[in-house]
Amino acid sequence: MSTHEDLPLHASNRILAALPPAEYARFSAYLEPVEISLGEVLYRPDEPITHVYFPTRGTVSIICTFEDGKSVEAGMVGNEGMFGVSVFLGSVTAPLEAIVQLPGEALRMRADVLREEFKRGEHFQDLLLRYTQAFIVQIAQTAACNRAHPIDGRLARWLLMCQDRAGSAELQLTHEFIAVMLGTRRAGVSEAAAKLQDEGIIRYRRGHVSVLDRQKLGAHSCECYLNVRREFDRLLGGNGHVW
Amino acid sequence: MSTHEDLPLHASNRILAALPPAEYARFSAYLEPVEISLGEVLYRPDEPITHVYFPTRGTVSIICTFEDGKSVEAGMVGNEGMFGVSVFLGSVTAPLEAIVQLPGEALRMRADVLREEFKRGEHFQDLLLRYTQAFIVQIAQTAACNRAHPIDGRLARWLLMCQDRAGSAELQLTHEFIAVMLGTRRAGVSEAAAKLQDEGIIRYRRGHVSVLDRQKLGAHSCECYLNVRREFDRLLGGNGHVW
DNA sequence: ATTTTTCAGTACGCGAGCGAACAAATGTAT
DNA sequence: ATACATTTGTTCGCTCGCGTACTGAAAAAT
Repeated sequence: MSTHEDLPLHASNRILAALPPAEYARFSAYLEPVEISLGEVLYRPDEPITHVYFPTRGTVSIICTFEDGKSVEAGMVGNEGMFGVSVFLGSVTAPLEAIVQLPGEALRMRADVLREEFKRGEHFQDLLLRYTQAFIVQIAQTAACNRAHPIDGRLARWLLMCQDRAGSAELQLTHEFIAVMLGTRRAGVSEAAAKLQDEGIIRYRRGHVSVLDRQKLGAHSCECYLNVRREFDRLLGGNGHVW
Repeated sequence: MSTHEDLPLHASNRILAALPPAEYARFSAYLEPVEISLGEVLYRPDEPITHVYFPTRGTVSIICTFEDGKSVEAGMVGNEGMFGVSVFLGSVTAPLEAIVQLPGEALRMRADVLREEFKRGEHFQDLLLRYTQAFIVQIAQTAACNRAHPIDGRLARWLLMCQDRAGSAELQLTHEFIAVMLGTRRAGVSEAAAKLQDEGIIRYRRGHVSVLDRQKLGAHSCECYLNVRREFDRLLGGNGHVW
């Protein structure tokens, strides 16, 4: 079903996979495989960033938490990108909280090493910048989406994004967790998810969601999914994994 | 009241002003002053980007427009930054629509020239990257804010951001226009604005808003304003113009 | 001066989603 | 097996903001 067991780890990350062999060879030594586990907090606001992460499985969420305890997801990173753009953008501390949304693995690199490599300005820099651009579009679209679209479409979109990045149709997620990401009530997610399940689009049970029909899920999603997806494919080339 | 008439134009833009003289001298020849007028569309999605803009007065909005005609602002650029980061991030076409929100002036530069200058990797690159970081935080915060905060707080925040970037307490804005930016009904803005006016915080009449009491406006704003503001000051140094 | 256009005030019914709460089901620990 | 904790189903009243529509006022055009 999945192919990444047969390949070297870095091939599962789109940025690393896109590197010319020579360049990759140089700093592969600096890449350290780590597990990322559910709910793990990778960055805390205002704390120094020690590492950046290239996920190979699983996803990381960028979260905005408010004084009253509410929190909303602003962006999502999976095997299509890198987590920690702030490092080469010139910040030593993290601006926002980042937590692991779907457990998995990542290759991590020390922040100072990344800065060095970025400065060399080769293909790697190019890739990181292009990814940054796609990431910005993702967040911008989310900003508008959060304002304009009802919960059903947003849930569908969010599940699609998860599946893209997780590289699997089996997602370990509770309604509660999804609610935090979408910035809504848990009950709201339950209702929306129930509709999708009734139509045979997803199936879930206690902390686990299976995407059964991606096609239909796309039809229920708001237009934001495709907008962002197109931008990612355009900037990072190829179609990622086509589901 | 304002000081920018006495200074060279570029001093009114925080990025340009922060450049070392040598570096600025090199490409000042490429900077062309242009007027930006209300409602003018600077970028259209998917169209090639020919110029980037360093506003000296006035502001530009990054807008997301949906199929149903709804639109929401995702970010705002004024004299604190540059408009067109996508250019050095590696995109030839604009990802999102950009329209002039408050009329004014900007120094513009050809996209290919900017790319060249960026590649030199000197202080200029540094500044642009740091600005990008701040910009990302702005959008991310907006994403969360749009989901979590009621209209009153958002309006206050938005006015503060305008004032910061416009460098003036006199803003030429209609409720209708603000509504498009905030992604709400015009009537909703009218109601929220009326409250602020009743408390003597702002005054408005037919397409014109005056900020009377910035302090109180801050108190009515959601926490998002300060969050983003701090990040800008931290990354771009100084306090911008302190109101 | 008069007409036309643009902008703001305001009201009404309505729906999405909120907060809160409780019940039921499904895992997990003992 | 039993007790416990977590996850989901579901409901209720309520609030915010929506869509719509109409009014009056201010400015611009004639």
